[in-house]
Amino acid sequence: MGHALNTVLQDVLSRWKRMSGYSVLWLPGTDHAGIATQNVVEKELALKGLDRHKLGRDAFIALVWKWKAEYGGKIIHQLKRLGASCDWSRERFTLDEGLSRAVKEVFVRLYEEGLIYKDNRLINWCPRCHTALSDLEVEHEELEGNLTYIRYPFSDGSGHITVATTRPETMLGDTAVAVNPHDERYKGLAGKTVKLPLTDRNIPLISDDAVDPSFGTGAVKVTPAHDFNDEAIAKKQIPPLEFISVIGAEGRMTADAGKRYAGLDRYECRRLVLEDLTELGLIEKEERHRYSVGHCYRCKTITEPLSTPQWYVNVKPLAEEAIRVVKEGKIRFIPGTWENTYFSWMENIKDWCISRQIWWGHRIPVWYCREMKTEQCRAQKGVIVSRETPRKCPFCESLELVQDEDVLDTWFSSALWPFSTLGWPDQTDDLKTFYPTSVLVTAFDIIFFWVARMIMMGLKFMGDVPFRDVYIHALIRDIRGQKMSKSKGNVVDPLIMMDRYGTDAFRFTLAAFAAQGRDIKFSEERVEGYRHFVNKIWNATRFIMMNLKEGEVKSPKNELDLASRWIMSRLALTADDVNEALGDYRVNDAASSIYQFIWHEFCDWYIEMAKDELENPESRTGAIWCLLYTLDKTLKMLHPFMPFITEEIWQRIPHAGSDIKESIMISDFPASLQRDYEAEEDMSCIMEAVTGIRTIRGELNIPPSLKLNVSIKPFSDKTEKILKKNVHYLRRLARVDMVNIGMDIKKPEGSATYVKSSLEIYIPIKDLLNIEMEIKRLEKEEADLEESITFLNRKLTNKDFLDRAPEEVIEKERSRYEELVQKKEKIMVSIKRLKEAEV
RNA sequence: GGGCGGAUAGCUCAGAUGGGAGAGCGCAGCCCUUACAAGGCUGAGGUCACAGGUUCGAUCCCUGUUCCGCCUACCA
Repeated sequence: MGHALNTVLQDVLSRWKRMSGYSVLWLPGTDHAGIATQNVVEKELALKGLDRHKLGRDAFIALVWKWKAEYGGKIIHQLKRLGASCDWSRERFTLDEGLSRAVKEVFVRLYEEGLIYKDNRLINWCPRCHTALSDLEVEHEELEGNLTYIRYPFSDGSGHITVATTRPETMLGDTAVAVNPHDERYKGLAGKTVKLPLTDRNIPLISDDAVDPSFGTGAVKVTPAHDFNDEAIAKKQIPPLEFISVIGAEGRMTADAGKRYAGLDRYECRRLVLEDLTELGLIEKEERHRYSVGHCYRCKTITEPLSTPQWYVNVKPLAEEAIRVVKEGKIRFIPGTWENTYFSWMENIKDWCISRQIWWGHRIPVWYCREMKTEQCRAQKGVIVSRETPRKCPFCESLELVQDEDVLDTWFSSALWPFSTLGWPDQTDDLKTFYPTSVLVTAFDIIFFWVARMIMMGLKFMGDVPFRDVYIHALIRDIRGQKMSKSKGNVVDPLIMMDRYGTDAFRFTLAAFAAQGRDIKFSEERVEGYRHFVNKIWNATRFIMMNLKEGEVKSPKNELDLASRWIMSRLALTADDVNEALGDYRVNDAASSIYQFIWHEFCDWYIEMAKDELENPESRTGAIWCLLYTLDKTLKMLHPFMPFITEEIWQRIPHAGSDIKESIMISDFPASLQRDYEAEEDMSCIMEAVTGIRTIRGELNIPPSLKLNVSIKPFSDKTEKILKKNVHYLRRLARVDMVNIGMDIKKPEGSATYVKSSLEIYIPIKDLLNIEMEIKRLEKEEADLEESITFLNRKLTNKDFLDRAPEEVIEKERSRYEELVQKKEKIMVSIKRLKEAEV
């Protein structure tokens, strides 16, 4: 669903810009999703009782490629099914030859500049995926656990010190106990040693400022090989503390954990350690404790800090530039609040661990010389970093070279996407034409993974930003607001939605839901609603086509009537709204403008009004032309949202003049059409009259089949003229028979009244036996008016308001007040008359 | 621990720069009016989470509170 929303938003923007005359490149492609993909294939292997090690590296990778060919096209298929107007001839994959070349180039250059280096330190390790993860790839989640207080006896037999821990099993790797140097309780104890229970080791008691005296006992066990804090403490000590790894790559205890524990799973070991300590009477107490634990973002396994050699990028210098361009407005986040998120991460950025101990990905372009025959080679530690596979060691000519086993983080190649896909490192025409790109559309959950890194790499290697706008859209959640995930089983399949409701309805739903910055709780009912909308359009077209006669298409025969002028003006307004909204990435506003126009103006009003003319062939002037014209423009406006039905219909309707193109998707998007304010104003009188009569009918339960005799008293000459000229609209839309219009009309005895701002309507109801209902209706309206009048009166007699509010606001409120008072008086008169008539 | 966002109709959500709140669905009433009953017309329904403050005036701005959600962090 996330991909679907993302695709629809990009497609709406692409189609809109393309129709607006721009040369639009939307380059499709996929990344190789290293860990995730490898996991899937490994699972399939496991079902056959195999694993990748039995298969061997080359065979395994061949298998993943096969899998990729078979299933990897699914995303592309979905894109196409959604109607994404990408340039399919340029489809890219991060493991393509070209992109791989870019990856190597970037790696080598960063290495040569000293920005890529190898180091042995603690990293987050996933024991299940069997690889290092970057900080970002670890998801922290709060868990309920125990805080265990354990007694460590002093080596000299003078009692004990108690430490508190959430991970008792790691005590097997403790190499110190630390206290805060200012903690009075432990004054003078630093330098003593304690005997580490369950082992035969004695470890020092040290002091360090990082220890918080208020937590636990104020004394902390130090396990440098399995805890980031402890690692920092250990490295500060002179000499540094020893690192003892008691947990291995599989999440099992190592031989260093001792015979009794070696080979156990880390959690089994925890149980056993606790048992053993209990037996020894060394557990002081246990407390319930909430603490956050890291999980692998791909398989949700609890990660383990392990000390391993990995490759890192020193991203600080890159991040500084990346912060600057956003601060200077060269890149704009939409909505802008995301800039804060971006800054806070960038400003505290840590080195990026880029090596992964998996096979599916870009193999690190580093070789090691086995022999290191010369001094120079040894000085380089036999490390060869090269764009091409080296035949022999450049330092000592040895032929004994082995390539680094690791692959790069998938995001490393994704970071290059804006330029690697355009042919970089070659200076291609595409690169010159399309870099920097206009906009990146994505969800906020990958701002750090992807957006930030593209900005850093783009600036570094292209010397310019990769895109000008970053449009961050909402994340789709299920109806309860939960993130959709396979494991929760709350995933909605876009393909099923499209099968069920049609792609256009589905697309329109996503577009209409896409309010900026918000999460979207997906509801299937909404899709169903928009399917109705699609039908509505189809039916409206059917109606127009039914009424089409030869030769009426080219141009209006005569001057357009009021309704036609009105709908064209409303069309112009809608086009302005849509263009403005899309320009601001308010895709949902654009969608609802079009929806409102088509359904409630074009269908509900204009088509109904046009029927009058269509049914009287001799008086046909321009309505059919106007229907077609408006339909044509409407389809174009709707096209970015609903490409399928708009194309289908557009191909079937006749087109006038030069506007004939082979596809709606390359026709001109409506813009800068002429408004007709006079028509809109005049039309509002007609609409007031129609809705007024309908309201009376509805509220007094007068059946539609009963044709009414209506009197209308306009408040001005102008209104009178308009009404008289367009009285045929009233007959049809309000289903009235006789209409009396005149400023001097007196209210007939016993009639229902409706007071509008430009006119007053009377409908005789004496014979309809519902005078009482009408009195009740009017009394309610009077009460409502009274309330508003009181409110406005209070406001308008408030001296402070009159003194300080802007003149235009006061004037507006004053005229509203006048209007309401007049309306109320008229209603009171009506009530009086009706009561008389009733008697 | 730090930060961000949300709380508006029964439900799902819109509400640019402060001037008595809107849509879709649902609900009620009336309609098979020859494009559409997957439709038309009409209507009911809201102390805009709570408490203060700024202002002539607050759903909107400020402060605090409560309840949700998210991001981020090395409290063992």
